[in-house]
Amino acid sequence: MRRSNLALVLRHLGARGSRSRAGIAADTGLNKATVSSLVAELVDRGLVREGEPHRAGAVGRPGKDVALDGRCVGGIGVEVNVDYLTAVVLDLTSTVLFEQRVALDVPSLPPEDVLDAVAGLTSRAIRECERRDVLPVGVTVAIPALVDVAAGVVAFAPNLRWRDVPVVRGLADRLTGPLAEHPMPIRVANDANLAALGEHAMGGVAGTADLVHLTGGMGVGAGVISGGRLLGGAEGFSGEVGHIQLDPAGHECGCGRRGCWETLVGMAGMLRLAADADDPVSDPALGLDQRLDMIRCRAETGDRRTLDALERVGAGLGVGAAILINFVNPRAVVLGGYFACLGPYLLGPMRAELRARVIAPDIGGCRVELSTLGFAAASRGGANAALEAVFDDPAIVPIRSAARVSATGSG
Amino acid sequence: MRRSNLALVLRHLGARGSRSRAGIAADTGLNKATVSSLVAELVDRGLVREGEPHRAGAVGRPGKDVALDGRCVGGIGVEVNVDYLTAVVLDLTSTVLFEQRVALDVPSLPPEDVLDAVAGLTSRAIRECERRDVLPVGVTVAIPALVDVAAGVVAFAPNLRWRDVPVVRGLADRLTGPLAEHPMPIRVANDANLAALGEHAMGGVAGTADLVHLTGGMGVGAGVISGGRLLGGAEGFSGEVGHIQLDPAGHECGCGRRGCWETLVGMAGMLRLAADADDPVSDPALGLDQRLDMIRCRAETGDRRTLDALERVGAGLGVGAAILINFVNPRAVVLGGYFACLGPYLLGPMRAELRARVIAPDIGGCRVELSTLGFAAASRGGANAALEAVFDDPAIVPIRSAARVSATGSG
DNA sequence: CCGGTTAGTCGGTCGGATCAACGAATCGCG
DNA sequence: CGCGATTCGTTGATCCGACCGACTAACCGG
Repeated sequence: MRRSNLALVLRHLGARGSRSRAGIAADTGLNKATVSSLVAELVDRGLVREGEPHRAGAVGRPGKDVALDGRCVGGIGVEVNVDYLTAVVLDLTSTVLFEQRVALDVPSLPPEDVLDAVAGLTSRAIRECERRDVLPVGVTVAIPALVDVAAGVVAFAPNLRWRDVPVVRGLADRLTGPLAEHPMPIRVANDANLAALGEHAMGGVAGTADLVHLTGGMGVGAGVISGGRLLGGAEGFSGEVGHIQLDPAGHECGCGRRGCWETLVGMAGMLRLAADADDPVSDPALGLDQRLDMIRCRAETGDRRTLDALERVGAGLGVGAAILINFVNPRAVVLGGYFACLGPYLLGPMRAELRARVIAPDIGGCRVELSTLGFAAASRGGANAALEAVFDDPAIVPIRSAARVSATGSG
Repeated sequence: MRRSNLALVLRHLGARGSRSRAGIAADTGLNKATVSSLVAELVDRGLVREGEPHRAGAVGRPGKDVALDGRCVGGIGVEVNVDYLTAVVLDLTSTVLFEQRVALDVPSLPPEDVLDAVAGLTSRAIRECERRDVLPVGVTVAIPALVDVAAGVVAFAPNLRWRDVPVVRGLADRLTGPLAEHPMPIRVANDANLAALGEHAMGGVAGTADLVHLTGGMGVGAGVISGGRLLGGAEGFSGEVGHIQLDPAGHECGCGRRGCWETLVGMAGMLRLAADADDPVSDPALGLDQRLDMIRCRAETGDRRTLDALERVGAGLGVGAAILINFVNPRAVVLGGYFACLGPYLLGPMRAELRARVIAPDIGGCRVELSTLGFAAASRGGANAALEAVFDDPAIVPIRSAARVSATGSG
């Protein structure tokens, strides 16, 4: 019970921002004395800090604000993608403490080599935590794949050419040293799911309890937050929306069928619409980032062909998103990945299509927004997922007695 | 804390069936003494009963099983549909205490008249509760409509020709008498959503935490249970899957577009495939039940035309359901409404289509099953939703001291 | 009849939430 | 400047309720 009350107070501070003890008591319904005791314990654990003596304005004794103190714990998020790895460390306030990106041609390497690289990056993140005297509380790996979350196994990742790769076990085996010093859970999840979690935790729609996040890459991935919780599915295989067949007479798809959503709005489909085969944009030797930049440039200069292509992609987004919105009625749809880069050109036609196709009046009260995290959403989501452990049970963070300045904390 | 522990024990008994106090303690991690005290309180509240002295078989003193005792509380579920109203009272063990169906041509009546009839049926259900000395704990109305659950308003119900009907308020106004005696919450929700809840609570897939329920009627409705909770959406507008456009070149739909899912698998679409306009089955003067019976008869006698039609409907079910399964990765898809009647003829082609279209290996571990509740699922789900209040907080049921036999209970 | 084993209850203990009252800090006002 | 009013946070007393150990109850097999 103590635990759940500690969690209640910590969550409240995280969600609603800092406030006085009396304010917390009023909001949560707990007793003032109880809140005082809980806050004291959270301070001892380094999770919470006493802030400014509230600027006086009203009558009465001004309270001292209590605020989340990130500096004691860190969540680690790692993203494995087709051509890079990213690791990020976030503190409790979702501030970035460390971020590193490594180029890596994942599909051309055996999974073991990739796991070596992931382990290297992760231990660098852990060392950075140690250097800052921050307790690492968990690692979450985001992968564009069907992930069996419970087993910690990547079942199938066509873009990486992986099948049945035991990521959690592989990583744990490679990190025995750091893990012995800082025991913490390792998890794997689908990147689109984690991106949704990232937007929910710290994006432009932070705090929205019901949202759908669409990640635009070579394919399209979806993540759903419903009632404030990630919809993971029975096996963790949720969010596979790329092969929704919008038009049986459409363009051929890698899956063998025609007219899948991603043939219309995936990066390849967008490029096909925007440029002929002999156009420099279609040169596969260039990186995707560069080709994307070229497209944006052309759009900005008003190139007709490009604008038409983006309009069709936007409309395609609307057609597919309408299906999802009708199904789960989110409060917001967030466009991430490459959609975010080209957002201004996609939003108009997408919204028009939604207005026409969503059954509920006024698109069911659903907003369409661009991701503020962009390609970083998945790793942020992973780090936040790791931090959830602290919000669930603040008592996992040890008490550092009274000493505030402890350079080489032994706890 | 006491409350949450009471709820914990009651939920456990509901989900896992009756067992001894020691068994409950072992399962929940609570102390034996604590469980004894909690069970005693639940017995006082009439929610739980001491059963048979466990048939001895092993060594040691045999424990006395504790079981859910339904007989003290009742949840009321009311369904409003195109041509009938249904009310049902379920006790805590999901046993039917009362069930009544009234024919009513809803679209031809003003909503006020329909609400009068609903109120009449509901108060009959409440009187039945009184007669049995059962405490009614809530009313949930299931309606085939876009329902703003929070506001208790039907936003839009094309089949009923309703728009912005304040059902909760209307019903509360008409039930002031009974409600004064038994204060209880009234709620409205979408019928497909509640049907999913019904299957989850007491259907063939009872206890499955992640499932999708498809209701086949004139349209198609979906309900999603994810992580054991109903996915209601931000405004309660979830489950509108009937107008997923499977083929832009398909048959015309009432919504103005072509090739919507319900043109393929809705009852009208099925009948169109199975019979020409001059066929007796196509006679709109007959009730839907009768026409459905005729179709089933023909299928049973091996009529080629009918079997071909049902095969196409089954395949269409698979095409649409694949989209939903890829999106939310349920453990089971339950076919309800008219799909359940014709299930044997639909399942084969549906499963074949799913195997081809679901991305996750082995259909993501998703089973396809026929509803065991059929058309009753929505009202059962509503009654169960009302009973949730008791499982959430058993303390809402008053203590009836020691007296067991109280004909006219004043509590 | 007696040890062995498991079920349920009883009295004591203790963690921790609540309550009431008090000291602390600020404002408005005379 | 002093005083009441007001709100904040803490302190000591109280009490609820979960936990623990020990006991009795009820069955088994020999």
